[in-house]
Amino acid sequence: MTAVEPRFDAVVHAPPRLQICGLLAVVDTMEFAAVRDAVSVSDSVLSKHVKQLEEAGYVQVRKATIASRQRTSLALTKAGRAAFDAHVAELRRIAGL
Amino acid sequence: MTAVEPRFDAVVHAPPRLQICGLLAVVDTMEFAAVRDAVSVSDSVLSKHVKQLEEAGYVQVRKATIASRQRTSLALTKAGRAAFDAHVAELRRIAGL
DNA sequence: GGCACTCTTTCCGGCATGGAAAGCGACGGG
DNA sequence: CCCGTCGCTTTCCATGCCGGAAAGAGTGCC
Repeated sequence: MTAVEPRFDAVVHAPPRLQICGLLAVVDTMEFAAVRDAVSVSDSVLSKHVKQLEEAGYVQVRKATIASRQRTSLALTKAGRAAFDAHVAELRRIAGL
Repeated sequence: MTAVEPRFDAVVHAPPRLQICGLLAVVDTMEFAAVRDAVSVSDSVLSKHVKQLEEAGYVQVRKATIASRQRTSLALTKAGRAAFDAHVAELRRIAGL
C-alpha cells in the first residue's frame, strides 16, 4: 500500500473545515443543511467555509431544484480527498502515529 | 484499554502548538532551541506559543544554568498529555478514524 | 405582487499570529 | 567592573481569520 504523502494544509486544518471534510470523506455527498447541523454552525458561517473549500478546489457544490426546493449538495473533489488524506497523514505524523 | 475521551482543544490545535505537543509527547523533555528548530519558528514565536501552553498548564518550563549556559527545557505536564491525547482522539473521530 | 425557503454576501468587532526589534538576566572576557 | 554575548521574553505592529447579525438574491408557490 502506497502511503499518502503527509502534507499540512491550513485550509483543511481549520476546525469547521476539518469537520466538513471529515464528513464528506465518509458520505461522499451531503446536503448543505445536513452539514450545517452536523457541524453546528450558522448558515452564513458554513457558506463562508464552503466557499473557501470550493475556491481551494476541494469541494464541489451542486445546486439543484428538487421537488420544487432548492437543494445544495456538497462533495469532496479528488483534490479535496487528496488534501484531506494528506493532512490526516500529517496529523498522524505529528501525533506520533 | 480505556479509550481517551475525545475533546477538541483549541490551544492544542494551532499548528505550531500541535507540533510542539507532538514532539514533547514522544521525547518527554526537549530543549527550547531543539523545539524551535524542529518546529521551524523564530525564538519569539516559539516563546509565545510555549507561554500559551504553559498558561494552559500543558507544559512545564524548566530553566537551568548548566555548564555556565542558560538552558530552558520543556516537557508536557500530565494535563498537557491528557489534553493532547484527547485532542488527537477527537481528530481521529473527525477524520473518521 | 407577495411570501417563504435557502443559501450568500456584507458589515463589523474581536482575537490570534508572526516578524522585527528592543529588553533582560546570567555569565565570561578584558 | 564594565562590556559583549547568549538565550530567551516582551512589546509593537500590521495582517488576516472568525463568527454573529442582518441585508441580499434566486427560485418557486399562492
